[in-house]
Amino acid sequence: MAIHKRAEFTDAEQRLAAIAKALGHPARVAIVRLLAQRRACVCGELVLELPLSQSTVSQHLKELKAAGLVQGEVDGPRVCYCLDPAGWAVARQLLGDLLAEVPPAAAEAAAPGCC
Amino acid sequence: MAIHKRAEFTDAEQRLAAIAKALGHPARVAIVRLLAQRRACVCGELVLELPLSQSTVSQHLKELKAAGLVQGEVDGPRVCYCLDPAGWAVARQLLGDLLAEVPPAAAEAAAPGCC
DNA sequence: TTTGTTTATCGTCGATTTACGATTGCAAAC
DNA sequence: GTTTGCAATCGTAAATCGACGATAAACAAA
Repeated sequence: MAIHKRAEFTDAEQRLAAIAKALGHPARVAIVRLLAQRRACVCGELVLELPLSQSTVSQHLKELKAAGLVQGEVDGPRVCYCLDPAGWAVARQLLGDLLAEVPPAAAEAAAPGCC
Repeated sequence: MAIHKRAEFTDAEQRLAAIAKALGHPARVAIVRLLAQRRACVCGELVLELPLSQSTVSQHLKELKAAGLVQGEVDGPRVCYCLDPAGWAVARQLLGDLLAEVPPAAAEAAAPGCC
């Protein structure tokens, strides 16, 4: 034995990891919430709501955009950011799949673990 | 204006970010799935299932443990890892809260975005 | 055209992450 | 008491992240 299975990682695992990574920073979670509540939309507004500089907020937006969770439309001199429904549909799906695989606490109590 | 709102970040935002960060790597997603399916449990088994070295797997387990998603029981010379039901309950809750805040695609189509 | 406003990008810095081999630590078995 | 086997830790190197100020780019208005 000893040699690896070289299983690499599933496509779903990689995508889920990318989404999770995008949400893996409090500022980005906060941005998502602000956009979800429509309390802010334009980059400048987000900067006012967050304890971060403009360039830092812009970078976080870039990462959220790269993960497909956010999209930005140019609106004159400013940019309006919104959540990307398609990306969130994928996120919902993948997170749901994972949570479905993880046995809930009840099942865990019923069936004893392997140890 | 100009000065930040110093809103800092919610406790929930930080916890969610920590959980998301722990899931922000394909190997850790894979580990969680292996543990969930009970296809493996002991560290050595995980190493055989993953294209990573023993020390790397051990580090990933440490991070998952720090995030409260995994717990390890010493069982003689080996260690048996299981998902931590309490941690996953929190994860379920926080992820659910966030997804509840994000309007689903249908609502998005009905109510036009801010731009 | 020029000016002003808004956002993206560049360059930089320190901190963190990811990965590995090598070493150490521990518990059981001999 | 040794030896054996498994897991954690150490040390290290490369890469990435997170943050910022400064600068560039895009566009509207004057």
